[in-house]
Amino acid sequence: MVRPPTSRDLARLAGVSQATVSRVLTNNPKVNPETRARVLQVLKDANYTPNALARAMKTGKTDTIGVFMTRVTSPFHAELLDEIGRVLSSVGLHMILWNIEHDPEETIADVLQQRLVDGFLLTSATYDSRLHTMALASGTPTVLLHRGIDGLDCDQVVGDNWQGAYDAGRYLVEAGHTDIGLVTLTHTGNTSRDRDLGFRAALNDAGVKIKPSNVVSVGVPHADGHAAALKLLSKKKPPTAIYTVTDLLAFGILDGTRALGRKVPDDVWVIGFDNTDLAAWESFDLTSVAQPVHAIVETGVSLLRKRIEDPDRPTEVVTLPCPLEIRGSTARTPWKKDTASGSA
Amino acid sequence: MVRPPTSRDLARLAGVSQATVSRVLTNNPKVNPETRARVLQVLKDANYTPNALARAMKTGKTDTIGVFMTRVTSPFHAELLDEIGRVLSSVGLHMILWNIEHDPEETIADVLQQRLVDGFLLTSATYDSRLHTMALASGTPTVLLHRGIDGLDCDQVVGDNWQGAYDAGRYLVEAGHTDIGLVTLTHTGNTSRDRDLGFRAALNDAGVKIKPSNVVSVGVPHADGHAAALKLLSKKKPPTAIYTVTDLLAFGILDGTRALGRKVPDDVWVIGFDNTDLAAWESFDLTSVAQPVHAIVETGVSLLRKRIEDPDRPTEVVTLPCPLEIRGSTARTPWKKDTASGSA
DNA sequence: GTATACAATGAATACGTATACACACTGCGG
DNA sequence: CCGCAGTGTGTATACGTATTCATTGTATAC
Repeated sequence: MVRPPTSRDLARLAGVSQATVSRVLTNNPKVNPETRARVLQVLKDANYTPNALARAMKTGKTDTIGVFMTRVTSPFHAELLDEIGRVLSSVGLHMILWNIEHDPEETIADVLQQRLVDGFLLTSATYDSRLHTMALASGTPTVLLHRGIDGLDCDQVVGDNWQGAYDAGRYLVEAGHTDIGLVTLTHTGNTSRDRDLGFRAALNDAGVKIKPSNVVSVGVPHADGHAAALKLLSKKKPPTAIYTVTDLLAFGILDGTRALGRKVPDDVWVIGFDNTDLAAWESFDLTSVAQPVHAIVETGVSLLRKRIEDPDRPTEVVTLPCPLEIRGSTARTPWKKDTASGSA
Repeated sequence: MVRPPTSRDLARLAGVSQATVSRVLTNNPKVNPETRARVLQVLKDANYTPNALARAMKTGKTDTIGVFMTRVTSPFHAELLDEIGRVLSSVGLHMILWNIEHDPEETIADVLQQRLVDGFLLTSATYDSRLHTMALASGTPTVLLHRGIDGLDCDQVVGDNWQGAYDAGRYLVEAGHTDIGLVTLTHTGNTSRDRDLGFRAALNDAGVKIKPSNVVSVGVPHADGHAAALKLLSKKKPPTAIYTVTDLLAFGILDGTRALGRKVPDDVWVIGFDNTDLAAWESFDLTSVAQPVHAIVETGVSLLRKRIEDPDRPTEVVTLPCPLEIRGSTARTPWKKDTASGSA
């Protein structure tokens, strides 16, 4: 089995031309039913599979989508990747995965031009990254998933981060909180920016001021959330609720809170963003703004396929709602304003 | 930029033949330095990238590795995947990722024969899966990573699960535990089996019997660990330590333990397996047997590349040590045998 | 009985690259 | 002055498939 059989080999076996074998493979209607049956039998007997490379070269279609991602180990990204795999597979597409943290920019530039994928899904577009610029310049159909870029003429599917953040803010205010902490990302990007601004807007609309000392800007990792919690809760008058822009940070905040011996939600409420699987674990039991991962991916892949089919269609930007998922890190009963710092 | 430029286009521009352009691209020494410089300049000006498909068809090499995986959202698998991406990228290889949970078997069978990858990395080989059989039958170089299969004539790189489990068992026994719980997987497979048997062997060697009622077989998810903890700790005489075969289950066990109001490690010690990033989070602070993920992947990719280069070389099975990482879910001081059930 | 439409198939070609082969040119020894 | 080794380059071909074009055979219409 050194060399796999080719369509020409099978044509000889079936007593037809290679062209006819190819016609059978592509379901070309112009082939005699008897001939088709005979060829199919031969194909089956030989356990033949067409050479994907040759086929791709001829048709210009590889049935493969390139996915660019960062931090696969982050719970939300892992869930996103899993969903992308599921959806692509369900429509018969393969996935080449690139981690733009690992790959040097020149490698990515090459990849973009090699035409070995039919389209790209970018899940980590940011303002400072030139990835989306390069992707679009390559002329390959591209869809931005989960992270969008305002005003970019490119298909995008994102959660409504602003609205989700706004709802989280209003929820806290309506529950009676007035002294609220905000742990945000130093990182620039649509997603975290909207998750910050939406939250501030809700507080502002309700006439609740957010103290500058209650705002902490940090990096991505769990440990940064932990540190932020220590900082906020060590204040003389610590906030009674902390909202942050990712679940990962929220987990760190919960850990930091426990390290200080404070109780959630008795001493402080905590809200995250993403509603990852881990948020439902008892360890965390985290109230979180949910990202509609399934819908985002489903819509994104659908847009990408449409664009592959018709590269000239107008671009679409789809925004999907992010509902607040309430769990035990925020109490069902309103916060008691009267008691000073909570543990009634 | 409808049609990307081909090597023939550039040959015309540079005033040479397409063959010479190709020779420049492949660093063929038989080309005049002046000519080479001129061609390179033209290539650069045109921002040319060779068509990967055509090249692959001609050379039979795609510089792409197929990775088969399950449950990407599981912390350990995510870390494994991340590492695979990092290592493959560092040696200039791409990765096509298939999730064998999503893809139907027939799809996988096709994929295996399409020759669109140079080799396979299987991270989820199990006895009952026919994946490895199909992969080997396809004649494509294949390496089993993380999960091995005894006696299979195939390159394999695995952690020494048996030894790691043995060390965990001995550690508990030496700390003074005699009433020990074991949460194992119903699932068949080398990995979990060795993690089970090694642990039992350590207890047996130390003359410690493990009660049948202290052994619980469960599925993979976090919730199963939670349920197992409830079952074990609701006994009249609950075990003073619980060992389980994955971190994910250990996290569930910790959650279940807390749900019952028990303290770790005061009331019960907990040990997991994999030493995922999450194990170091304060929420868990889990003692765990570490898998040498980096070394496993590094070695596995190295073996795969060797086999691609020389398909007839003898197969290698590499086993790497799994050291015990001690954290706060097990106390530094020995367990007090005298007190009945702990919280002294 | 011939012309014509149509169905079915084979022969030939193209996708873009790598490479075996042929060929020209140089410089050398006889 | 001729043969010959060696260097650089061009021509031609092959990878395996999809597809255009030409060809054959058959059925229908006149």
